[in-house]
Amino acid sequence: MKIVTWNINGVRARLGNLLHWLQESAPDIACLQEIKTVDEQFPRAEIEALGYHVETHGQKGFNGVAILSKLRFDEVNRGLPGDESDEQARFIEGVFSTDKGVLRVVSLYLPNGNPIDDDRKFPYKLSWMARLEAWATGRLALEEPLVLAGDYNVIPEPIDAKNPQNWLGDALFQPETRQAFRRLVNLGFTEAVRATTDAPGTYTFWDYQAGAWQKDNGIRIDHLLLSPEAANFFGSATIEKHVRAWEKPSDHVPVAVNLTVGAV
DNA sequence: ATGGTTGGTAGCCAA
Repeated sequence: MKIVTWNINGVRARLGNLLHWLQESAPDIACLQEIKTVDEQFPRAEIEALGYHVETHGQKGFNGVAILSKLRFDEVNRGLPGDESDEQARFIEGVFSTDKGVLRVVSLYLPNGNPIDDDRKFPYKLSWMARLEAWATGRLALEEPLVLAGDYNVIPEPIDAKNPQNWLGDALFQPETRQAFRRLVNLGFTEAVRATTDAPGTYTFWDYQAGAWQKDNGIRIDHLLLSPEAANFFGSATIEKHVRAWEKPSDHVPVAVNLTVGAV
């Protein structure tokens, strides 16, 4: 089973790319972030025509996440628990049945947090990460295969940036950010890309600005975290870097993981 | 060091 995360940066602006990619990459489950649309305007019919079930948690203009799946959804949960006043659409969980039992997959879009001296943005990021850790702690107690896929807006280590010194003042690379990410992983998750390779130059995002793609000035911020039960089925992770060279690309590329579970 | 680009929206903001 191939599970992929991709920050698509506007699903309506990227529909041609998305449809082409779905046919080329053929994910069983695709977790999208930054769909930037309300549910009613999500291009559901075109995606369903390729054989996918579609569940969205959209928002006007910003954010928004979705899960596309060849498997039927047994259950869908929208929104990260822990703050009833949080109206930003950044989290959706799908529950599926496989030949090895239940499988839970989350598509998450962790807050960017910039600028760090803003009185709301960075604290919101850190509180969201604390809520995610609390939620994940509860899910891990179920001892089920769980994949936490998404745009974490976290550069975990210096090796995950071409020019780490350029990110020292950025919310994505603050010590508190990196520590919160390590705390989450250390609950017992396997970070699929890092478990596959330690090679420098392993990036998932290249800014549109200043020729970042042409200079390979990238960062690795899209991650797939596997619960112990999911890691038992873990094969390898792949970054579909070539998608960044397409016409009208997203600034992120798809990141895939293969699990040795099948449809029922 | 600065400025550079894109999407959604109609506020320039968020990234």
